Amino acid sequence: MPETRRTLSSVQNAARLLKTFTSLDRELGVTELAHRLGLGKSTVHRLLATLAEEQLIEQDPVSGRYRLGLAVHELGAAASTATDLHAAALTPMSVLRARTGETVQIAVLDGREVVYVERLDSPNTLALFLEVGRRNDAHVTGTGKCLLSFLDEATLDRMLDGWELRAQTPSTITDPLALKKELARSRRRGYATNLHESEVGVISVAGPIRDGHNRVIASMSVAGPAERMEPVMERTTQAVVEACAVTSRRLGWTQNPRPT
Amino acid sequence: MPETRRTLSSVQNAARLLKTFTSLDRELGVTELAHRLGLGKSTVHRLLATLAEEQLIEQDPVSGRYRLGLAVHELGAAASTATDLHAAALTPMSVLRARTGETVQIAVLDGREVVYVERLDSPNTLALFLEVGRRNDAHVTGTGKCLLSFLDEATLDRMLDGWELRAQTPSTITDPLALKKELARSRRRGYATNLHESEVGVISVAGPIRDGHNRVIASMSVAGPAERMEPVMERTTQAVVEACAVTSRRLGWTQNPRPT
DNA sequence: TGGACCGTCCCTCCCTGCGGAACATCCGTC
DNA sequence: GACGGATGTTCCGCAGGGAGGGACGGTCCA
Repeated sequence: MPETRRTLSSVQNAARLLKTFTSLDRELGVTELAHRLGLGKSTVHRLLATLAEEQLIEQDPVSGRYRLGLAVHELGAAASTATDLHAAALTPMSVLRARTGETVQIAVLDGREVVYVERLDSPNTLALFLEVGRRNDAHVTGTGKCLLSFLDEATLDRMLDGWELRAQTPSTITDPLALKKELARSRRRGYATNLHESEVGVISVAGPIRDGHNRVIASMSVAGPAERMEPVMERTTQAVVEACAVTSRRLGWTQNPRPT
Repeated sequence: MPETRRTLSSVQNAARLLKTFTSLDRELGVTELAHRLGLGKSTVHRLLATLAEEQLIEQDPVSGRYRLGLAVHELGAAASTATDLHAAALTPMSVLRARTGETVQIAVLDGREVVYVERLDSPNTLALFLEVGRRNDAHVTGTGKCLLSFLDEATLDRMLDGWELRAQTPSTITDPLALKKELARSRRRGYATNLHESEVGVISVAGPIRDGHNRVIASMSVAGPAERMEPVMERTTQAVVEACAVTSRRLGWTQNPRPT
């Protein structure tokens, strides 16, 4: 090996094969693919079999031809969901950060946890959050409580059943009935707060981000040290709710949403 | 090799790696991916480098972490476009085929050609069309003329510039001015016809399929032998236009479309 | 029936893909 | 500044995995 290759030829062939499918070339056979890729038919057949095993490709049983599979739909949805939310939220987050001077984050719900998917740090950051992708228990965070509060009651009850609400601070709500009462209050107000529940000395306020079907799909929060946040809590809450509304409208949300 | 493997392990690893990215796990590092996949770090790094070369993956230059790339967006769009159109059009096509007794097809525009992407044969088929994926010059087909007629004038002028309108029959429109006049007429009427222009003895009528942004994205046509089509041309035209409207509404089109 | 086309499978050859370990970089702590 | 821990990147040796040619079976059509 006189020169170190950085890429794997078999994986490259598979990638090129996937990219041969377009909205115009939706179904292709082994022979056509082999011709287009300049590879042997057996090689292409093995690539297809492998990609079919992983559901990136599927085969029409009648014609024997191949098309993109379910996993590509899911990958595409994952990629575009992230992109749409990022595009819709970028300016409102910047505005919010400028108005409050604190850290702005967006989280989504995954089971009984939130995952932080967007973040703009404030210059006064206390290093209280780590990088995007970080998770935390939903019940101790403003974003988590906000997302939980907009679940339908049956779903929420199922989640609370058997949920050991572990305390992260003395202020954490660990009683299911108390949490449910807090979530109902959050839903009525249209936002949720975190008062020292995940970290002593830190508070946050979080609002809901909705999509074109009026579903709450994410939550945006402002968080900072209590001594800075408390004097301006009302103003901050208003700014958060407004930023969430702007983001939601960009995602297609209206006051009279389309039926789902 | 005591047993013949049907799949390629390196390609399988790459596929599994791609599927590790979800809307929640949007950015992942080499070390995390290696741990989740149970592979060595250098193996994962090579997979990532290869997939990045093909744009299925991209790297954040600051954090060094990886996320799904542009090509995944494109693959996902290709997959979902095909699926959405198929789902929306299936019933209207069946109804149209039952009402007319002729072959129903859907085509999309690719440059100066149409590509047939859906087809329902009539029992009286003259073997005049081949399988899905077939192409033809746009200017000689009902679907092509329909799609061309709804382009904005600047785009159409650019396309006509230098376009040698080859004749497929003595009836084909080969004069650019005559074609432009015909397209303007089609646009006003809301449908287009093909009178022996692609094949002597065969005529068709085609209507526009619109999406939620009021863009004409495809065209549906009914085609058959002239002696069968001519006596029922008006009724057939109505049925085509109606099937296109039903399909369009399923794709989100409304009479008061959302601004793009 | 024969020919043309397709997708699938098998066998042989050789080179490619894997993982461990070293390396470079960044960050936080003392 | 030194150190430790984390990250992503590079190199090298080893063995098994991947590529292609060709045979096979099925389908369609004249």
